[in-house]
Amino acid sequence: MILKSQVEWALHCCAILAGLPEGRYLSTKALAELHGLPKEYLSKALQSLSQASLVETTLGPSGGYRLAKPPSDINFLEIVEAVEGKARSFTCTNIRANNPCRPEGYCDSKPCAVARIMWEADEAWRDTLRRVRLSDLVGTLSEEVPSDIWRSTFEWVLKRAG
Amino acid sequence: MILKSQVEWALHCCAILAGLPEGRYLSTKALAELHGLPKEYLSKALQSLSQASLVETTLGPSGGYRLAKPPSDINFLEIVEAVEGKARSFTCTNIRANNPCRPEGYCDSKPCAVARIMWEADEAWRDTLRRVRLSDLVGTLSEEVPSDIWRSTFEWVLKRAG
DNA sequence: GGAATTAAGGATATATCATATCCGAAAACG
DNA sequence: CGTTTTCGGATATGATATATCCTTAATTCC
Ligand code: FES
Ligand code: FES
Repeated sequence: MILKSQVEWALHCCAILAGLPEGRYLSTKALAELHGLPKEYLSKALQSLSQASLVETTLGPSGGYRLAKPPSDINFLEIVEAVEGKARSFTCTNIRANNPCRPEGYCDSKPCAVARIMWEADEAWRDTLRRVRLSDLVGTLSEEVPSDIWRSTFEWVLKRAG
Repeated sequence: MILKSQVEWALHCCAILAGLPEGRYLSTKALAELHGLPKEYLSKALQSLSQASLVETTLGPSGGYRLAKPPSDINFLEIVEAVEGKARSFTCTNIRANNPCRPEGYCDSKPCAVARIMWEADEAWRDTLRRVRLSDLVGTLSEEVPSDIWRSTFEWVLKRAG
């Protein structure tokens, strides 16, 4: 059970977009360069964010991406689910129904207890991600990343933002 | 990010083994029949449980599997990790190091804030699973599964247990 | 001792999904 | 109009999940 690397990419891209001044856009090309990622494939991750309405786009030169909402209105789960999908990590194939001791056509009233526990764990994972806002991440990063790197990164970004 | 179906199989098999009387073994063949699963492939899942020391085996006719510990000493996480592996679901490829604004050879003191949050969610998932014991599952199942099915299932099992 | 049964593990085949690239269409900008 | 950009579709490749087969060694029963 491994998350796609697109998740890491999307989260880092959102962190950068969160630092963009009002009304500016940043292109896939710039985001790919900044993170050392394959531009074409990163583009798919950004498209996922776009379809989830987390980012807005504009075409043409000086086009690109910007956040669709303030960073305090976006949580980790939204970003992760945008690229990873909303499906639960555990899928029950209802093997209990194959028990030869069951009466023909017997129908279960509840989902299997095994599945319920696995789904509960899944929900705990989602809850943790739901509680972290993009603005929290930006706050932590701005404290932890050395201020000269932090500053020069955003200069680099602004030079390329349309 | 999808768990293998082996996880469902392993959990259900453990629940059955937990109901086995002291000193008896149940074969792959019986477990596969009971759950309607491919015997050869289920065998791989059971081997994983064996390597994790969750079950013990014996060879020959009347051989098979039994739990290596009482059901109250086995939790969900152990079983899930046995077949799914212990690797974290999020892997950081350290893309922050590709930032062209970084000084040459700069070394980070901490893991990335993004990764720490993702790992925290992962830990919440594991914690939930760690808190549920196999004996809890058996308790729930014995309450929820209609008593005639429950009873006939274990009669079916005992007839095949060596 | 010999036949049957079983778990363990290696080899292999297939399907599904993640990763990655390429291209054409449509929109925006100068 | 030409360039730059997002977007979607098509396609290729690699890794992993799923599944089967076969050999070996241990155990039981006759
Ligand atoms: S039948 Fe699917 S988890 Fe129990
Ligand atoms: S560099 Fe990997 S999560 Fe930030």
